[in-house]
Amino acid sequence: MLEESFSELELTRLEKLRAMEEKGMDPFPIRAEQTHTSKEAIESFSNAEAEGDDTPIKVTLAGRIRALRPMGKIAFAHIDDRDGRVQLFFRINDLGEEKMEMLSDYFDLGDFIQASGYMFRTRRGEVSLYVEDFKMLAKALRPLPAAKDEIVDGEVLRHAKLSDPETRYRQRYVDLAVNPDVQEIFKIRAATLRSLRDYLDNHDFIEVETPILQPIYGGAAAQPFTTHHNQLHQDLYLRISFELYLKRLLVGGLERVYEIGRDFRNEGVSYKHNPEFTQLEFYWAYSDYQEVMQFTEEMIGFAAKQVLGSTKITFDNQEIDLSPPWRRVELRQGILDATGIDIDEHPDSQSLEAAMKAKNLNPKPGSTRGKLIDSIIGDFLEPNAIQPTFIYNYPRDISPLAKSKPGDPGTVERFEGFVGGMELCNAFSELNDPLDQEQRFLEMGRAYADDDEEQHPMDDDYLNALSYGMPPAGGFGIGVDRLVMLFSGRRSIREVILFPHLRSLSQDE
RNA sequence: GGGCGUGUAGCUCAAUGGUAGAGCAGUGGCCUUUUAAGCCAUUGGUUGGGAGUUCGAGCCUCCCCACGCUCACCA
Repeated sequence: MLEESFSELELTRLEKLRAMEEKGMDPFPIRAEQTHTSKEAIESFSNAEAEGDDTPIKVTLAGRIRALRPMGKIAFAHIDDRDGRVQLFFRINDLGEEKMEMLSDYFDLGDFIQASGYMFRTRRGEVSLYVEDFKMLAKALRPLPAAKDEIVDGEVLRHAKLSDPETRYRQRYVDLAVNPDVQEIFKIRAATLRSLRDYLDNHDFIEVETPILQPIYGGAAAQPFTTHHNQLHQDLYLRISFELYLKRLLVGGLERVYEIGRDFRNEGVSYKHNPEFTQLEFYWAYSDYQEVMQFTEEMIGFAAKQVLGSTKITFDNQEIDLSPPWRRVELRQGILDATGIDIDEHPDSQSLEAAMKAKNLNPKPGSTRGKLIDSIIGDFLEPNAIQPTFIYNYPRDISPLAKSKPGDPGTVERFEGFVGGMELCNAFSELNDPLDQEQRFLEMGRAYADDDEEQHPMDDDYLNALSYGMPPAGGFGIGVDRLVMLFSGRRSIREVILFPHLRSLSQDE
Protein backbone atom coordinates (compact mmCIF):
# COMPACT_ATOMS: atom_id res chain seq x y z
CA MET A 1 0.00 0.00 0.00
CA LEU A 2 1.18 3.45 -0.90
CA GLU A 3 0.20 4.82 2.48
CA GLU A 4 2.49 2.39 4.26
CA SER A 5 5.46 3.96 2.50
CA PHE A 6 4.65 7.44 3.75
CA SER A 7 6.98 9.21 6.09
CA GLU A 8 5.83 11.38 8.93
CA LEU A 9 6.00 14.42 6.65
CA GLU A 10 3.84 12.69 4.09
CA LEU A 11 1.31 11.49 6.63
CA THR A 12 0.87 15.09 7.75
CA ARG A 13 0.02 16.00 4.18
CA LEU A 14 -2.35 13.06 3.92
CA GLU A 15 -4.17 14.33 7.00
CA LYS A 16 -4.58 17.71 5.32
CA LEU A 17 -6.05 15.99 2.29
CA ARG A 18 -8.52 14.06 4.46
CA ALA A 19 -9.47 17.23 6.29
CA MET A 20 -10.20 18.95 2.98
CA GLU A 21 -12.39 16.09 1.88
CA GLU A 22 -14.31 16.27 5.15
CA LYS A 23 -15.01 19.92 4.46
CA GLY A 24 -16.37 18.99 1.04
CA MET A 25 -13.37 20.30 -0.90
CA ASP A 26 -11.93 18.22 -3.72
CA PRO A 27 -8.13 17.98 -3.46
CA PHE A 28 -8.02 16.70 -7.06
CA PRO A 29 -10.68 18.58 -9.04
CA ILE A 30 -11.05 17.70 -12.71
CA ARG A 31 -10.95 21.13 -14.22
CA ALA A 32 -8.74 24.18 -14.08
CA GLU A 33 -9.50 27.55 -15.60
CA GLN A 34 -6.06 29.02 -16.32
CA THR A 35 -6.38 32.16 -18.46
CA HIS A 36 -2.74 33.30 -18.50
CA THR A 37 0.68 31.89 -17.86
CA SER A 38 2.90 33.66 -15.36
CA LYS A 39 4.83 35.35 -18.13
CA GLU A 40 1.72 36.45 -20.01
CA ALA A 41 0.17 37.92 -16.89
CA ILE A 42 3.30 39.82 -15.93
CA GLU A 43 3.82 41.11 -19.47
CA SER A 44 0.19 42.23 -19.77
CA PHE A 45 0.53 44.22 -16.60
CA SER A 46 3.92 45.69 -17.44
CA ASN A 47 2.76 46.76 -20.90
CA ALA A 48 -0.41 48.41 -19.54
CA GLU A 49 1.62 50.09 -16.84
CA ALA A 50 4.07 51.47 -19.40
CA GLU A 51 1.19 52.93 -21.35
CA GLY A 52 -0.34 54.46 -18.21
CA ASP A 53 -3.42 52.26 -18.57
CA ASP A 54 -4.69 51.30 -15.13
CA THR A 55 -7.56 49.07 -16.25
CA PRO A 56 -7.28 46.01 -13.97
CA ILE A 57 -5.68 42.97 -15.62
CA LYS A 58 -7.91 40.13 -14.41
CA VAL A 59 -6.32 36.72 -14.66
CA THR A 60 -6.58 33.17 -13.40
CA LEU A 61 -3.21 31.51 -12.92
CA ALA A 62 -2.35 27.90 -12.24
CA GLY A 63 0.85 26.30 -11.10
CA ARG A 64 2.85 24.56 -8.45
CA ILE A 65 3.55 26.33 -5.17
CA ARG A 66 7.31 26.72 -4.82
CA ALA A 67 7.48 29.23 -1.98
CA LEU A 68 5.03 30.15 0.72
CA ARG A 69 5.50 33.02 3.16
CA PRO A 70 2.56 33.40 5.53
CA MET A 71 2.74 36.55 7.63
CA GLY A 72 -0.30 36.45 9.83
CA LYS A 73 -3.02 38.30 8.03
CA ILE A 74 -1.28 38.36 4.69
CA ALA A 75 0.72 35.79 2.78
CA PHE A 76 2.96 35.57 -0.25
CA ALA A 77 3.53 32.59 -2.49
CA HIS A 78 5.43 31.88 -5.66
CA ILE A 79 4.08 29.46 -8.21
CA ASP A 80 5.85 27.85 -11.17
CA ASP A 81 4.16 27.25 -14.47
CA ARG A 82 5.41 26.31 -17.90
CA ASP A 83 6.98 29.60 -18.69
CA GLY A 84 8.12 30.97 -15.42
CA ARG A 85 7.31 32.00 -11.93
CA VAL A 86 4.97 34.55 -10.44
CA GLN A 87 4.18 35.80 -6.96
CA LEU A 88 0.73 35.54 -5.39
CA PHE A 89 -0.42 37.93 -2.70
CA PHE A 90 -3.11 36.91 -0.21
CA ARG A 91 -4.75 39.37 2.17
CA ILE A 92 -7.37 38.65 4.82
CA ASN A 93 -9.26 41.89 4.09
CA ASP A 94 -10.24 40.63 0.66
CA LEU A 95 -10.28 36.87 1.14
CA GLY A 96 -11.87 36.64 4.58
CA GLU A 97 -10.79 34.60 7.56
CA GLU A 98 -12.06 31.30 6.24
CA LYS A 99 -10.04 31.45 3.01
CA MET A 100 -6.92 32.58 4.81
CA GLU A 101 -7.26 29.61 7.15
CA MET A 102 -7.78 27.33 4.20
CA LEU A 103 -4.47 28.49 2.79
CA SER A 104 -2.55 27.82 5.96
CA ASP A 105 -4.39 24.63 6.92
CA TYR A 106 -4.38 22.75 3.63
CA PHE A 107 -1.73 24.13 1.28
CA ASP A 108 1.87 23.00 1.18
CA LEU A 109 4.90 23.57 -1.00
CA GLY A 110 4.52 21.48 -4.11
CA ASP A 111 0.73 21.63 -4.28
CA PHE A 112 -0.92 22.79 -7.49
CA ILE A 113 -3.04 25.86 -6.96
CA GLN A 114 -5.32 27.99 -9.09
CA ALA A 115 -5.64 31.66 -8.14
CA SER A 116 -7.76 34.43 -9.63
CA GLY A 117 -7.49 38.17 -9.18
CA TYR A 118 -5.76 41.12 -10.75
CA MET A 119 -2.15 41.95 -11.38
CA PHE A 120 -0.43 44.65 -9.34
CA ARG A 121 3.02 45.71 -8.23
CA THR A 122 4.05 45.15 -4.62
CA ARG A 123 5.86 47.73 -2.53
CA ARG A 124 9.11 45.94 -3.26
CA GLY A 125 8.30 46.28 -6.94
CA GLU A 126 7.48 42.70 -7.98
CA VAL A 127 4.58 42.30 -10.39
CA SER A 128 2.26 39.89 -8.58
CA LEU A 129 -1.26 38.55 -8.51
CA TYR A 130 -3.59 40.12 -5.97
CA VAL A 131 -5.59 37.00 -5.14
CA GLU A 132 -9.35 37.29 -4.87
CA ASP A 133 -10.08 33.58 -4.97
CA PHE A 134 -8.12 30.37 -5.13
CA LYS A 135 -8.51 26.61 -4.99
CA MET A 136 -6.48 23.46 -4.78
CA LEU A 137 -5.82 21.86 -8.16
CA ALA A 138 -3.85 18.88 -6.93
CA LYS A 139 -2.45 17.96 -3.55
CA ALA A 140 1.17 16.83 -3.41
CA LEU A 141 1.38 14.13 -0.78
CA ARG A 142 5.14 13.90 -0.98
CA PRO A 143 7.26 17.01 -0.48
CA LEU A 144 9.49 18.06 -3.36
CA PRO A 145 13.16 17.72 -2.43
CA ALA A 146 14.10 21.32 -2.93
CA ALA A 147 15.10 23.99 -0.56
CA LYS A 148 14.64 27.64 -1.23
CA ASP A 149 15.70 29.94 -3.99
CA GLU A 150 17.58 33.14 -3.53
CA ILE A 151 17.84 35.83 -6.15
CA VAL A 152 21.45 37.02 -6.35
CA ASP A 153 22.19 39.61 -9.00
CA GLY A 154 19.12 38.52 -10.92
CA GLU A 155 20.20 34.89 -10.95
CA VAL A 156 18.19 32.22 -9.18
CA LEU A 157 20.44 30.52 -6.66
CA ARG A 158 18.95 27.26 -5.42
CA HIS A 159 19.94 26.17 -1.94
CA ALA A 160 20.43 22.49 -1.14
CA LYS A 161 19.14 21.50 -4.55
CA LEU A 162 18.47 17.87 -5.41
CA SER A 163 21.79 16.61 -6.71
CA ASP A 164 21.94 12.89 -5.94
CA PRO A 165 22.30 11.40 -9.44
CA GLU A 166 20.49 8.21 -8.59
CA THR A 167 17.39 10.00 -7.32
CA ARG A 168 17.55 12.40 -10.24
CA TYR A 169 17.53 9.59 -12.82
CA ARG A 170 15.20 7.17 -11.06
CA GLN A 171 12.68 9.87 -10.25
CA ARG A 172 13.17 12.17 -13.21
CA TYR A 173 9.75 13.66 -12.57
CA VAL A 174 11.08 15.06 -9.33
CA ASP A 175 14.31 16.22 -10.96
CA LEU A 176 12.33 18.07 -13.62
CA ALA A 177 9.91 19.55 -11.11
CA VAL A 178 12.73 20.92 -9.04
CA ASN A 179 15.62 21.70 -11.40
CA PRO A 180 14.81 24.18 -14.15
CA ASP A 181 18.15 23.57 -15.84
CA VAL A 182 17.08 19.96 -16.39
CA GLN A 183 13.91 21.09 -18.10
CA GLU A 184 16.15 23.26 -20.24
CA ILE A 185 18.09 20.21 -21.48
CA PHE A 186 14.94 18.61 -22.79
CA LYS A 187 13.80 21.82 -24.44
CA ILE A 188 17.17 21.82 -26.20
CA ARG A 189 16.58 18.20 -27.15
CA ALA A 190 13.18 18.97 -28.63
CA ALA A 191 14.56 21.96 -30.52
CA THR A 192 17.42 19.85 -31.86
CA LEU A 193 15.08 17.24 -33.27
CA ARG A 194 12.90 19.92 -34.78
CA SER A 195 15.84 21.65 -36.46
CA LEU A 196 17.17 18.39 -37.90
CA ARG A 197 13.73 17.58 -39.30
CA ASP A 198 13.42 21.10 -40.69
CA TYR A 199 16.76 20.82 -42.41
CA LEU A 200 16.01 17.46 -43.99
CA ASP A 201 12.44 18.37 -44.90
CA ASN A 202 13.74 21.50 -46.59
CA HIS A 203 16.02 19.34 -48.70
CA ASP A 204 13.17 17.17 -49.96
CA PHE A 205 13.77 14.26 -47.62
CA ILE A 206 10.72 12.42 -46.37
CA GLU A 207 10.48 10.98 -42.90
CA VAL A 208 9.62 7.28 -42.67
CA GLU A 209 9.15 4.65 -40.01
CA THR A 210 10.59 1.16 -40.37
CA PRO A 211 10.31 -1.91 -38.13
CA ILE A 212 11.76 -1.92 -34.66
CA LEU A 213 10.97 -5.62 -34.31
CA GLN A 214 13.09 -7.30 -36.93
CA PRO A 215 13.44 -10.97 -37.86
CA ILE A 216 17.07 -10.33 -38.89
CA TYR A 217 19.12 -7.56 -37.32
CA GLY A 218 21.73 -5.70 -39.28
CA GLY A 219 23.30 -2.43 -40.31
CA ALA A 220 25.80 -2.35 -37.47
CA ALA A 221 28.02 -4.66 -35.47
CA ALA A 222 26.37 -4.90 -32.11
CA GLN A 223 24.63 -7.44 -29.95
CA PRO A 224 20.86 -7.22 -30.18
CA PHE A 225 18.12 -7.65 -27.63
CA THR A 226 15.99 -10.63 -28.50
CA THR A 227 12.31 -11.14 -28.02
CA HIS A 228 9.59 -13.47 -29.17
CA HIS A 229 6.21 -13.26 -30.83
CA ASN A 230 4.03 -15.79 -29.04
CA GLN A 231 1.30 -16.38 -31.57
CA LEU A 232 3.62 -16.50 -34.56
CA HIS A 233 6.18 -18.61 -32.67
CA GLN A 234 8.83 -16.30 -34.06
CA ASP A 235 12.00 -14.96 -32.48
CA LEU A 236 12.53 -11.29 -33.16
CA TYR A 237 15.26 -8.74 -32.52
CA LEU A 238 15.01 -5.13 -31.48
CA ARG A 239 16.76 -3.23 -34.23
CA ILE A 240 20.39 -2.18 -33.84
CA SER A 241 20.12 0.19 -36.80
CA PHE A 242 17.68 1.28 -39.50
CA GLU A 243 20.09 0.99 -42.38
CA LEU A 244 18.98 -2.08 -44.28
CA TYR A 245 15.32 -1.09 -44.25
CA LEU A 246 15.97 2.48 -45.34
CA LYS A 247 18.08 1.33 -48.27
CA ARG A 248 15.27 -0.97 -49.37
CA LEU A 249 13.29 2.25 -49.75
CA LEU A 250 15.93 3.58 -52.15
CA VAL A 251 15.24 0.51 -54.24
CA GLY A 252 11.57 1.43 -54.07
CA GLY A 253 12.19 4.87 -55.51
CA LEU A 254 12.02 6.95 -52.33
CA GLU A 255 15.15 8.83 -53.25
CA ARG A 256 15.61 10.84 -50.08
CA VAL A 257 14.47 9.26 -46.83
CA TYR A 258 15.26 9.66 -43.17
CA GLU A 259 14.18 8.12 -39.92
CA ILE A 260 14.58 9.33 -36.37
CA GLY A 261 14.01 6.70 -33.77
CA ARG A 262 15.29 4.32 -31.18
CA ASP A 263 18.02 1.76 -31.63
CA PHE A 264 18.76 -0.94 -29.06
CA ARG A 265 22.15 -2.44 -28.40
CA ASN A 266 22.75 -5.10 -25.79
CA GLU A 267 26.14 -3.82 -24.73
CA GLY A 268 28.01 -1.90 -22.10
CA VAL A 269 26.58 1.21 -20.51
CA SER A 270 28.84 4.24 -20.22
CA TYR A 271 28.76 8.00 -20.19
CA LYS A 272 28.19 7.85 -23.95
CA HIS A 273 26.26 4.58 -24.30
CA ASN A 274 22.71 3.78 -23.26
CA PRO A 275 21.08 0.45 -24.20
CA GLU A 276 18.45 2.35 -26.13
CA PHE A 277 19.43 5.52 -27.89
CA THR A 278 18.12 7.83 -30.55
CA GLN A 279 19.53 7.67 -34.01
CA LEU A 280 18.97 9.74 -37.13
CA GLU A 281 19.76 8.08 -40.43
CA PHE A 282 19.22 9.43 -43.91
CA TYR A 283 19.81 7.99 -47.38
CA TRP A 284 20.26 10.16 -50.39
CA ALA A 285 20.13 8.77 -53.91
CA TYR A 286 22.66 10.01 -56.47
CA SER A 287 24.87 11.38 -53.73
CA ASP A 288 28.11 10.09 -52.21
CA TYR A 289 30.14 10.36 -49.03
CA GLN A 290 31.91 13.57 -50.03
CA GLU A 291 28.64 15.35 -50.65
CA VAL A 292 27.19 13.90 -47.45
CA MET A 293 30.19 15.24 -45.56
CA GLN A 294 29.46 18.74 -46.72
CA PHE A 295 25.75 18.28 -46.07
CA THR A 296 26.51 17.06 -42.53
CA GLU A 297 28.57 20.03 -41.44
CA GLU A 298 25.94 22.35 -42.85
CA MET A 299 23.12 20.48 -41.11
CA ILE A 300 24.84 20.47 -37.72
CA GLY A 301 25.80 24.11 -38.09
CA PHE A 302 22.21 24.92 -38.99
CA ALA A 303 20.89 22.99 -36.00
CA ALA A 304 23.29 24.72 -33.62
CA LYS A 305 22.18 28.10 -34.90
CA GLN A 306 18.51 27.17 -34.62
CA VAL A 307 18.82 25.69 -31.16
CA LEU A 308 21.48 27.85 -29.52
CA GLY A 309 21.63 30.89 -31.76
CA SER A 310 25.30 30.24 -32.39
CA THR A 311 27.63 27.61 -33.82
CA LYS A 312 29.97 28.04 -30.86
CA ILE A 313 29.45 25.70 -27.95
CA THR A 314 31.24 24.93 -24.71
CA PHE A 315 31.73 21.26 -24.01
CA ASP A 316 33.88 19.82 -21.24
CA ASN A 317 35.45 23.25 -20.69
CA GLN A 318 36.45 23.50 -24.35
CA GLU A 319 35.27 26.05 -26.86
CA ILE A 320 34.06 24.27 -29.96
CA ASP A 321 33.03 25.89 -33.21
CA LEU A 322 30.59 23.79 -35.24
CA SER A 323 30.47 26.10 -38.24
CA PRO A 324 31.48 24.59 -41.57
CA PRO A 325 33.83 23.61 -42.98
CA TRP A 326 35.01 20.96 -40.53
CA ARG A 327 38.53 19.66 -40.47
CA ARG A 328 39.05 16.72 -42.81
CA VAL A 329 41.62 14.09 -42.01
CA GLU A 330 42.34 11.26 -44.38
CA LEU A 331 42.57 8.16 -42.21
CA ARG A 332 45.92 6.94 -43.51
CA GLN A 333 47.50 10.35 -43.10
CA GLY A 334 45.92 10.87 -39.70
CA ILE A 335 47.33 7.61 -38.38
CA LEU A 336 50.70 8.34 -39.95
CA ASP A 337 50.82 11.73 -38.24
CA ALA A 338 49.65 10.39 -34.89
CA THR A 339 51.68 7.17 -34.70
CA GLY A 340 54.23 7.16 -37.49
CA ILE A 341 52.63 4.03 -38.93
CA ASP A 342 51.67 4.00 -42.60
CA ILE A 343 48.80 1.55 -42.81
CA ASP A 344 49.30 1.21 -46.56
CA GLU A 345 52.63 -0.45 -45.83
CA HIS A 346 50.82 -3.05 -43.74
CA PRO A 347 48.22 -4.70 -45.94
CA ASP A 348 47.56 -7.56 -43.52
CA SER A 349 46.88 -7.85 -39.83
CA GLN A 350 50.15 -9.63 -38.94
CA SER A 351 52.24 -6.88 -40.46
CA LEU A 352 50.21 -4.12 -38.86
CA GLU A 353 50.21 -5.85 -35.49
CA ALA A 354 53.99 -6.10 -35.64
CA ALA A 355 54.28 -2.43 -36.57
CA MET A 356 52.04 -1.49 -33.66
CA LYS A 357 54.05 -3.63 -31.26
CA ALA A 358 57.18 -1.89 -32.47
CA LYS A 359 55.60 1.41 -31.45
CA ASN A 360 54.36 0.01 -28.10
CA LEU A 361 50.73 0.39 -29.08
CA ASN A 362 49.44 -2.83 -27.47
CA PRO A 363 47.48 -4.29 -30.38
CA LYS A 364 44.86 -6.82 -29.37
CA PRO A 365 46.19 -10.17 -30.63
CA GLY A 366 44.20 -11.90 -33.33
CA SER A 367 42.35 -8.78 -34.45
CA THR A 368 41.59 -8.20 -38.08
CA ARG A 369 43.47 -5.41 -39.81
CA GLY A 370 40.37 -3.26 -39.72
CA LYS A 371 39.88 -3.77 -36.01
CA LEU A 372 43.50 -2.84 -35.36
CA ILE A 373 43.07 0.34 -37.38
CA ASP A 374 39.86 1.04 -35.55
CA SER A 375 41.62 0.72 -32.21
CA ILE A 376 44.23 3.24 -33.37
CA ILE A 377 41.44 5.63 -34.30
CA GLY A 378 39.85 5.17 -30.88
CA ASP A 379 43.12 5.64 -29.02
CA PHE A 380 44.82 8.36 -31.03
CA LEU A 381 42.47 10.19 -33.36
CA GLU A 382 39.13 10.25 -31.55
CA PRO A 383 40.29 11.74 -28.21
CA ASN A 384 42.10 14.54 -30.05
CA ALA A 385 39.20 15.41 -32.32
CA ILE A 386 37.84 18.13 -30.08
CA GLN A 387 37.04 20.56 -32.86
CA PRO A 388 34.70 18.99 -35.43
CA THR A 389 36.66 16.55 -37.56
CA PHE A 390 35.82 14.18 -40.38
CA ILE A 391 38.03 11.15 -40.65
CA TYR A 392 37.55 9.49 -44.01
CA ASN A 393 38.54 6.48 -46.12
CA TYR A 394 38.11 3.49 -43.86
CA PRO A 395 39.33 -0.09 -44.16
CA ARG A 396 36.94 -2.28 -46.07
CA ASP A 397 36.78 -5.13 -43.57
CA ILE A 398 35.10 -3.07 -40.87
CA SER A 399 32.70 -1.45 -43.33
CA PRO A 400 30.66 -4.23 -44.92
CA LEU A 401 27.92 -1.95 -46.26
CA ALA A 402 30.15 0.71 -47.81
CA LYS A 403 31.37 0.96 -51.36
CA SER A 404 35.05 0.53 -52.14
CA LYS A 405 37.10 3.40 -53.44
CA PRO A 406 37.71 3.10 -57.15
CA GLY A 407 41.13 1.56 -57.69
CA ASP A 408 41.62 0.85 -54.00
CA PRO A 409 39.60 -2.23 -53.08
CA GLY A 410 40.88 -2.38 -49.48
CA THR A 411 39.49 1.06 -48.70
CA VAL A 412 35.90 2.22 -48.67
CA GLU A 413 34.26 5.58 -49.13
CA ARG A 414 33.31 6.13 -45.54
CA PHE A 415 33.74 8.88 -42.98
CA GLU A 416 33.05 9.38 -39.32
CA GLY A 417 32.49 12.76 -37.70
CA PHE A 418 34.01 13.49 -34.30
CA VAL A 419 33.31 16.40 -31.97
CA GLY A 420 34.47 16.91 -28.42
CA GLY A 421 36.54 13.74 -28.59
CA MET A 422 33.42 11.69 -29.26
CA GLU A 423 32.20 9.83 -32.32
CA LEU A 424 29.11 11.64 -33.49
CA CYS A 425 28.21 10.28 -36.90
CA ASN A 426 29.09 7.70 -39.51
CA ALA A 427 28.42 7.78 -43.25
CA PHE A 428 29.42 6.25 -46.52
CA SER A 429 28.82 5.80 -50.18
CA GLU A 430 26.39 2.92 -50.05
CA LEU A 431 27.31 -0.43 -51.46
CA ASN A 432 24.66 -1.19 -54.09
CA ASP A 433 26.20 -4.17 -55.89
CA PRO A 434 24.28 -7.23 -54.64
CA LEU A 435 27.05 -9.64 -55.60
CA ASP A 436 29.68 -7.64 -53.76
CA GLN A 437 27.29 -7.26 -50.82
CA GLU A 438 26.82 -11.01 -50.63
CA GLN A 439 30.59 -11.46 -50.52
CA ARG A 440 30.84 -8.94 -47.70
CA PHE A 441 28.22 -10.75 -45.65
CA LEU A 442 30.14 -13.98 -46.13
CA GLU A 443 33.44 -12.34 -45.17
CA MET A 444 31.89 -10.82 -42.08
CA GLY A 445 30.46 -14.15 -41.08
CA ARG A 446 33.94 -15.68 -41.25
CA ALA A 447 35.46 -12.98 -39.06
CA TYR A 448 33.37 -14.08 -36.12
CA ALA A 449 32.70 -17.29 -34.28
CA ASP A 450 29.50 -18.98 -35.34
CA ASP A 451 27.75 -18.18 -32.10
CA ASP A 452 28.93 -14.58 -31.95
CA GLU A 453 25.88 -12.38 -32.16
CA GLU A 454 28.00 -9.53 -33.45
CA GLN A 455 28.50 -11.26 -36.74
CA HIS A 456 26.60 -9.76 -39.60
CA PRO A 457 23.88 -12.21 -40.39
CA MET A 458 23.17 -12.80 -44.03
CA ASP A 459 20.03 -10.91 -45.00
CA ASP A 460 18.72 -12.65 -48.10
CA ASP A 461 15.82 -10.29 -48.56
CA TYR A 462 18.17 -7.34 -48.48
CA LEU A 463 20.27 -8.94 -51.20
CA ASN A 464 17.06 -9.60 -53.10
CA ALA A 465 16.17 -5.91 -52.83
CA LEU A 466 19.59 -4.86 -54.10
CA SER A 467 19.15 -7.26 -57.00
CA TYR A 468 16.31 -5.12 -58.29
CA GLY A 469 18.75 -2.21 -58.47
CA MET A 470 19.53 0.44 -55.89
CA PRO A 471 20.69 3.84 -57.12
CA PRO A 472 24.12 5.02 -56.00
CA ALA A 473 23.60 6.88 -52.76
CA GLY A 474 25.17 8.47 -49.75
CA GLY A 475 23.96 7.36 -46.34
CA PHE A 476 24.39 8.82 -42.91
CA GLY A 477 23.74 8.08 -39.26
CA ILE A 478 24.13 10.27 -36.18
CA GLY A 479 23.71 9.68 -32.48
CA VAL A 480 21.15 12.27 -31.58
CA ASP A 481 21.75 11.90 -27.84
CA ARG A 482 25.39 12.79 -28.35
CA LEU A 483 24.46 15.82 -30.40
CA VAL A 484 22.17 16.93 -27.57
CA MET A 485 25.06 16.37 -25.14
CA LEU A 486 27.11 18.80 -27.20
CA PHE A 487 24.32 21.35 -27.49
CA SER A 488 23.48 21.20 -23.79
CA GLY A 489 27.07 20.96 -22.59
CA ARG A 490 26.46 17.72 -20.69
CA ARG A 491 29.19 15.13 -20.46
CA SER A 492 26.92 12.18 -19.70
CA ILE A 493 24.34 10.65 -22.03
CA ARG A 494 22.15 10.02 -18.99
CA GLU A 495 21.70 13.73 -18.59
CA VAL A 496 20.06 14.04 -22.01
CA ILE A 497 17.83 10.97 -21.84
CA LEU A 498 14.68 11.47 -19.77
CA PHE A 499 14.66 8.02 -18.26
CA PRO A 500 18.13 6.52 -18.66
CA HIS A 501 18.61 2.85 -18.00
CA LEU A 502 19.46 1.94 -14.39
CA ARG A 503 19.55 -1.37 -12.59
CA SER A 504 16.33 -2.46 -10.96
CA LEU A 505 16.10 -1.99 -7.26
CA SER A 506 15.57 -5.20 -5.33
CA GLN A 507 12.01 -6.06 -4.33
CA ASP A 508 12.45 -5.58 -0.61
CA GLU A 509 13.92 -2.13 -1.04
C1' G B 1 33.50 -7.84 -15.85
C1' G B 2 38.12 -5.17 -13.10
C1' G B 3 39.89 -0.94 -10.06
C1' C B 4 38.80 3.43 -7.09
C1' G B 5 35.04 6.10 -4.53
C1' U B 6 30.20 7.25 -2.35
C1' G B 7 25.68 5.84 0.55
C1' U B 8 23.90 9.51 7.74
C1' A B 9 16.60 13.08 8.76
C1' G B 10 12.26 14.79 3.07
C1' C B 11 16.80 17.87 0.69
C1' U B 12 22.03 19.63 1.29
C1' C B 13 25.71 18.24 4.59
C1' A B 14 28.54 17.49 9.76
C1' A B 15 30.11 13.93 13.42
C1' U B 16 39.35 10.92 16.48
C1' G B 17 36.11 3.75 17.66
C1' G B 18 32.96 6.80 23.10
C1' U B 19 25.38 10.31 24.23
C1' A B 20 24.16 10.70 15.87
C1' G B 21 24.07 16.91 14.88
C1' A B 22 23.14 21.64 11.73
C1' G B 23 20.57 24.58 7.95
C1' C B 24 16.31 24.30 5.06
C1' A B 25 11.58 21.55 4.92
C1' G B 26 7.73 19.89 8.78
C1' U B 27 4.70 20.90 13.44
C1' G B 28 2.80 24.73 17.29
C1' G B 29 2.83 30.07 18.36
C1' C B 30 3.62 35.63 17.04
C1' C B 31 3.54 38.72 12.74
C1' U B 32 -1.03 43.28 7.25
C1' U B 33 4.18 44.18 1.58
C1' U B 34 7.46 39.47 2.01
C1' U B 35 10.82 37.18 -1.40
C1' A B 36 16.60 31.92 1.33
C1' A B 37 10.98 36.73 5.22
C1' G B 38 11.81 37.17 10.60
C1' C B 39 11.30 35.76 15.95
C1' C B 40 10.12 31.82 19.84
C1' A B 41 9.36 26.68 20.67
C1' U B 42 9.51 21.79 18.73
C1' U B 43 9.07 16.80 16.00
C1' G B 44 11.84 13.80 12.96
C1' G B 45 17.28 8.49 12.41
C1' U B 46 17.14 0.31 11.91
C1' U B 47 23.64 5.84 9.69
C1' G B 48 21.86 1.34 2.09
C1' G B 49 21.19 -4.31 3.81
C1' G B 50 23.58 -8.42 6.47
C1' A B 51 27.51 -10.63 9.35
C1' G B 52 32.00 -10.00 12.24
C1' U B 53 35.94 -7.59 15.52
C1' U B 54 35.38 -4.66 20.10
C1' C B 55 33.53 -3.16 26.79
C1' G B 56 31.58 0.02 22.85
C1' A B 57 30.91 0.59 15.43
C1' G B 58 28.14 5.88 11.24
C1' C B 59 33.62 5.19 11.60
C1' C B 60 37.52 -1.03 11.48
C1' U B 61 36.94 -6.16 8.62
C1' C B 62 34.01 -9.37 5.29
C1' C B 63 29.65 -10.33 2.09
C1' C B 64 25.59 -8.18 -0.59
C1' C B 65 22.83 -3.88 -3.05
C1' A B 66 22.64 0.77 -5.61
C1' C B 67 24.97 4.97 -7.65
C1' G B 68 29.41 7.79 -9.44
C1' C B 69 34.33 7.94 -11.69
C1' U B 70 37.60 4.96 -14.44
C1' C B 71 39.58 0.75 -17.29
C1' A B 72 37.96 -3.14 -20.43
C1' C B 73 34.14 -4.04 -24.07
C1' C B 74 31.65 -1.18 -27.87
C1' A B 75 32.42 -0.60 -36.61
